[in-house]
Amino acid sequence: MAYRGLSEAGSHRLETVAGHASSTPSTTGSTDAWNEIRKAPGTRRQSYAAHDVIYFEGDDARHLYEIVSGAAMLYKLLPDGRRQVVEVLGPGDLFGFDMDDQHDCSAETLVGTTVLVFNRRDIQASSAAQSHLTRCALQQVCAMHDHAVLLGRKSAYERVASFLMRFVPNRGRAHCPGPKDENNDTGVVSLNMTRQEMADYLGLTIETVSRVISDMKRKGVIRLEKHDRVIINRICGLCQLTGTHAD
Amino acid sequence: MAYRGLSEAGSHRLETVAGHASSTPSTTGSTDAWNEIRKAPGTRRQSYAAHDVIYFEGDDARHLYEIVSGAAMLYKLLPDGRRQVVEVLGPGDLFGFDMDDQHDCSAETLVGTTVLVFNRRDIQASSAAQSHLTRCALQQVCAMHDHAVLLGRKSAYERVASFLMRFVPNRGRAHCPGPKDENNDTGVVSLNMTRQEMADYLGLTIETVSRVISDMKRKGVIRLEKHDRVIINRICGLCQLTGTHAD
DNA sequence: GGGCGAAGGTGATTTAGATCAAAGCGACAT
DNA sequence: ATGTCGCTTTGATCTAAATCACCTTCGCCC
Repeated sequence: MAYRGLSEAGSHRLETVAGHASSTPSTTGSTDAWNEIRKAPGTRRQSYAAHDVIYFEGDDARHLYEIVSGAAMLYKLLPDGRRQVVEVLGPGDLFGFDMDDQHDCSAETLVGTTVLVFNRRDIQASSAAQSHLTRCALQQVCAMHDHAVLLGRKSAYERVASFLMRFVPNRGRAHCPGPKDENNDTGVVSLNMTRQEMADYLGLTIETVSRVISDMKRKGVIRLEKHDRVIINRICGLCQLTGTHAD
Repeated sequence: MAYRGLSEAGSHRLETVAGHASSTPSTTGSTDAWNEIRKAPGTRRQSYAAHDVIYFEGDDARHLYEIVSGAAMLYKLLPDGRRQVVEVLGPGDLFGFDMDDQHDCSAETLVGTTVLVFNRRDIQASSAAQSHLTRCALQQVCAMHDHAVLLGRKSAYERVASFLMRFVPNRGRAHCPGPKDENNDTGVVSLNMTRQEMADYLGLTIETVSRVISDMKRKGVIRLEKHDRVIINRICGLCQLTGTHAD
């Protein structure tokens, strides 16, 4: 099912890390109350193929979604066709909980994806569920703050580096423990996104993304396997390129 | 107190609009339960001068703030000094409710400002207060989505136009009623921000902001009064420059 | 009221990234 | 195998906005 989702052990004995490690891992460790909601009679499970649209901006917002497996993105379009991907979501992430009765973004899968579909009324009924939702919303606000810094102030190189680091669990964020093994600070990341999707997320063009990736390859920062599997040769080295850390 | 806050009636019989009209007006119409929290024993009122820091990124997040009057901004700094203003807040807006126990942004007043300071525990105790907080968080997520589009995909001209429209109440957003009077579609906006603050919010430089404003003046889109009071000659005309609407 | 310092404006030049234009390359169907 | 289609890479050129440099304006205090 998750046909591009999981990384099997790499052939070079790399420490393999999950593609689309949720950037909001604590969400995944959900409460008992949330588990109740998962089992509510109105809740159903649904699967989508890669690049399916789940809903469009402006659609009535009756449901709320949780990713079980796979990955999705939220994006907005300008009338002349410019697109901005505003969020990239992985397992455990919630989406579709917009303020108004209309979705403020379109939602599309990146790969084959299974979601849980909740009724809004079920969520509103349970205050425990509400508080889970609040936690998710607050996390997304923080994530959006970081992304605003990326979009407003970072160079193309820093954007791509930050993007790659996003999928390396437990590294690059606050309280980063550093490499477990000083001599093998590698990792594998499955992007699950086309260059166009990456570009639209990072506020760049497809060509710039491609050039930066080629340059990182040339400089020995990363290696590539099948266009969307990136092998990071030295995670700490990549992290230094994100612009978020003092040199 | 609000020494740059309110606009008195303009000398030219313009329809005067509030500077820093909250972009999230429904928040202001708060519930009874929220009014209870406002009166809770732990809640206190505090005033700041213009450009005072309320807290720094990384500070312990013990409190939650609501703007009574004035305006504030949240921003993040990169180690080399680049700054991104991630939110601009007006009366009724809540801030300081970050996920973790540390603030993820710094908060600074733009003008003389009075805030209510809540204890986090008081909020957590009341589920009605929680739900007010959730509403605010969801609104901020939507606002951040729009801002991501601005930062990732809009031109300098579109950014400044969008920024100005942000402070025109009831116009430019969904269900815009159009001008009340076809022949007088003007408005006045008090920016309450320096060019540097605007630039850091819009992901531009001070010079670019200045040039765009001069150009809008030259083209007759706006007039200026005292650098931070902008008279919009035709609101609809300005709105067309934001890039969000089909021509 | 004049002088000082901060904020704002404007011109000249540079540059990072966009745009335009061709190749590669891979996956799938015939 | 062979052709085709969509995605990616790479090169050449252009341009919007950044950078650098300097001047103007405003507010304020002695």
